[in-house]
Amino acid sequence: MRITPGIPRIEGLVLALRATQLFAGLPASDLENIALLVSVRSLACDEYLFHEGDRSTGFYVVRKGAISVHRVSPSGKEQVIHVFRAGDSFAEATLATGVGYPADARAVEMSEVFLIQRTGFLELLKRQPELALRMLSAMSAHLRVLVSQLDDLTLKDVETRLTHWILKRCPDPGSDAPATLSLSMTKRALAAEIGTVSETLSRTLAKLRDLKLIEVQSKAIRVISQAKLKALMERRMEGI
Amino acid sequence: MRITPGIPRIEGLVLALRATQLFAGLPASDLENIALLVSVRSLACDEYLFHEGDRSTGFYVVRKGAISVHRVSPSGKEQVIHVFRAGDSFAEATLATGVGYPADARAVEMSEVFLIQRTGFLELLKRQPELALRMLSAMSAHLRVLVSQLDDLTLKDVETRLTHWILKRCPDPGSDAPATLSLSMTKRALAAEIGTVSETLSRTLAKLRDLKLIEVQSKAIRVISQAKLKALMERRMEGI
DNA sequence: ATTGCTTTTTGATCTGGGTCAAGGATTCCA
DNA sequence: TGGAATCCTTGACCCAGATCAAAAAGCAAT
Repeated sequence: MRITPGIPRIEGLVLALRATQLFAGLPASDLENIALLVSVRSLACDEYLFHEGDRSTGFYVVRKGAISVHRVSPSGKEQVIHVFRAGDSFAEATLATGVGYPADARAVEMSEVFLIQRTGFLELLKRQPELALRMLSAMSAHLRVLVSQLDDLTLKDVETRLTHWILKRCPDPGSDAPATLSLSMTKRALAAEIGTVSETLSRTLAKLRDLKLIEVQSKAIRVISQAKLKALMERRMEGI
Repeated sequence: MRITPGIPRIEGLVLALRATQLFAGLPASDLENIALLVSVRSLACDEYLFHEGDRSTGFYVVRKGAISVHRVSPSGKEQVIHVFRAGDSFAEATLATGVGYPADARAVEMSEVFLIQRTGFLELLKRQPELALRMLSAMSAHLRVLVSQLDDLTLKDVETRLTHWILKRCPDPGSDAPATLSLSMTKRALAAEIGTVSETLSRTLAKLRDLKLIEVQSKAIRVISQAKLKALMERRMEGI
């Protein structure tokens, strides 16, 4: 069986696209059309994908690795908006307006992303209302993430924010079974995500450890009692 | 002037839709088209809107009241994911897939919700491919607002936030003419709006007064030099 | 004016958490 | 296996801003 030179590339892309949230379940023909618009980009760890204000040429899908989308204050402090991982898409918001990106994006691991060209995709959207629905639903999910990020940041202090972060990631919330979660990121990155620095994170983890609420060893956090942790958080949140 | 029976209903719906983040910013004609797809549902307190696994027929917009979206853990406890209130929309994610709802939803107050039918919405998108773009662009505007809120929360101190607040309200920005603005609110309320307390606000206003940048007498703030105020703000944001 | 409120200002003090600095502990190569 | 680099932890210190307390200024209604 003979295979034309172009096909393997498209076939590979279609497979990869099928593995993303946004495009999973689309008919092969749609995926092929999308694959034609894709350009692939590899990033070393710490390499920037784009900076705030850069003109957008499309939106991205993470093939592998992790991309941190964040804002930088004039004084150089970074506030993480979200870390996108394999299968996630981001920067869809720039599809409609075509103005600059509102944030920076940088690989925090060795990564590979697909760029889906804006103009071609807009044409496709007009012909494929199903696809438009998906874009709308993906964007509303992102809005939700941002809103919850804002909520988290207004939570009083670091201890509360960290506790909240941990509880959000416990499997089977509601039960009081001990749970272990392993950090896929560095602690400095986690600190940035909850809006603090690594030193304070370290102290706060130590405080929770001393209270016998969690155990920490390197990248594993073991929650001893979800209920007690939750109780602590609620107690701290009332004093407003 | 004669009014057809159907019109008032549509008009009311359009008003209500415009008050939601998802649809805010859409032209009236789009809103009217969407209003035609809407079915209204009233819920008593504690009444369920849907259960986990129910086939999704569309997504919801809260008109009034509050809907708790939650999951029930194997151990029987309720884990609240989010409580949606007037103006919020939820379950948009099911637009993409059309499979079952991933959680339970129950009114926790007397509530009224709009259901936007998935199939009808899809038909509308087919007839109006541009609608999807307009929605995407409205959402992207919303996203930018949220991002700027995030900045305000994390990246600035009270003096900068207050200066920013004042400058935003100066008529004729760009000119350096003295401007007077009168507070329609109490100073305690203003303090809350910029995320601080009245004591700190008072001190900060005094500081700006001592710098001869503003004059304050009871509820009137007179900006002596917009340019100098702006310069101060920019200096503070770069400094550090 | 007098009393009784609320708002605003000012002063004194406290505190969370950021910054700096110095050891450990890991991980990553050659 | 031994650096070399990075990450993590801990202590000392400092600062913006919250909190507490009390005086001063409005403002309403008798």
